[in-house]
Amino acid sequence: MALEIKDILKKNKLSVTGSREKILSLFLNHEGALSHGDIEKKAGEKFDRVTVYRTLQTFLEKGIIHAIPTADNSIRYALCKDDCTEGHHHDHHIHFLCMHCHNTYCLDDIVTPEIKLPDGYVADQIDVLVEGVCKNCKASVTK
Amino acid sequence: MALEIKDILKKNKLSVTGSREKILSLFLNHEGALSHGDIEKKAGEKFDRVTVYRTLQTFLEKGIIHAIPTADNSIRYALCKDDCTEGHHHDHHIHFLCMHCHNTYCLDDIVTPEIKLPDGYVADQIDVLVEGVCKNCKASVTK
DNA sequence: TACAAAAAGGCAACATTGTTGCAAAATGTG
DNA sequence: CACATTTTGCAACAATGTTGCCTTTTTGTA
Repeated sequence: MALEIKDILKKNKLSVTGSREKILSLFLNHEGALSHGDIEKKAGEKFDRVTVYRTLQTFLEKGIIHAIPTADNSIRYALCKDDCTEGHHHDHHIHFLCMHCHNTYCLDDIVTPEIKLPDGYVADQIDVLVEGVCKNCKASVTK
Repeated sequence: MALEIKDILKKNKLSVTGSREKILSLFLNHEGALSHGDIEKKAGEKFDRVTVYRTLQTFLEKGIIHAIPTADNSIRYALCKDDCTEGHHHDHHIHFLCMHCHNTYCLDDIVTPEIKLPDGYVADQIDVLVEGVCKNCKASVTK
């Protein structure tokens, strides 16, 4: 695992540092997306707030993670699939926000649908956000 | 126009005040969505920041406006259609963010598509965000 | 391995954004 | 018009993001 993390960093021409390894491992070990706040909390007291901001920014630019829009002023981030490279995302899955556990999941198997736009509009990127109850919570609620 | 604004407020059982009239008129006179910051700027020095927050909150609760998620930490708001009432939105249009003019438009004619979720997931609300170039900007750019 | 250059981290100070409590002012109603 | 209720503005605060600068770490190279 530790090897895998270093490989990801190296593949993206990033120097291997403690904070990058730590933050990347948080993403690898957590199903679902993380907000900046989540990361600060999970990382403990180890890193400066500024370092977290800068690391996330770097990961975003390199295409290691992607940002997921939300309606509550707290952007969340999740790992990209392997075929994302710098400045070239292939982010066509949809995002699912569970109202119960408040996790955000990337549903990689669900592809964003085609959208017919009015004349004159040109689409570049499509984001689909679904809000509801996730698999895990559904199971425990109906129990 | 002034009458219309008061009517909207009264229909929602809100007292008619200067700030509510002003903020509502901003929405009525602006094609596209507004962020909190936009409103503060457009309103000039007239209102306290807190009043803007509280007014937006109230409008949201009453179903006069709806929130549009974004990936840049600045929620935008836009007027709801007439058939939205308190706690009961009919918000099935898609949202278009223009990368050129940075406006957000509600494309009321485009209905959110059906999404087939994996087993166990239950959808409650679907938000579609399309990023690209809008009609107006396309025209001026290709010129 | 040692070293210099480059990159990243930490700190402090600051800017922006959002929240809360309370007193003053405006609103709706009889 | 007077009164109860609602809304506003203010002040203080909390949380979140940003910037510059200096120190530490990392990297590539000899």
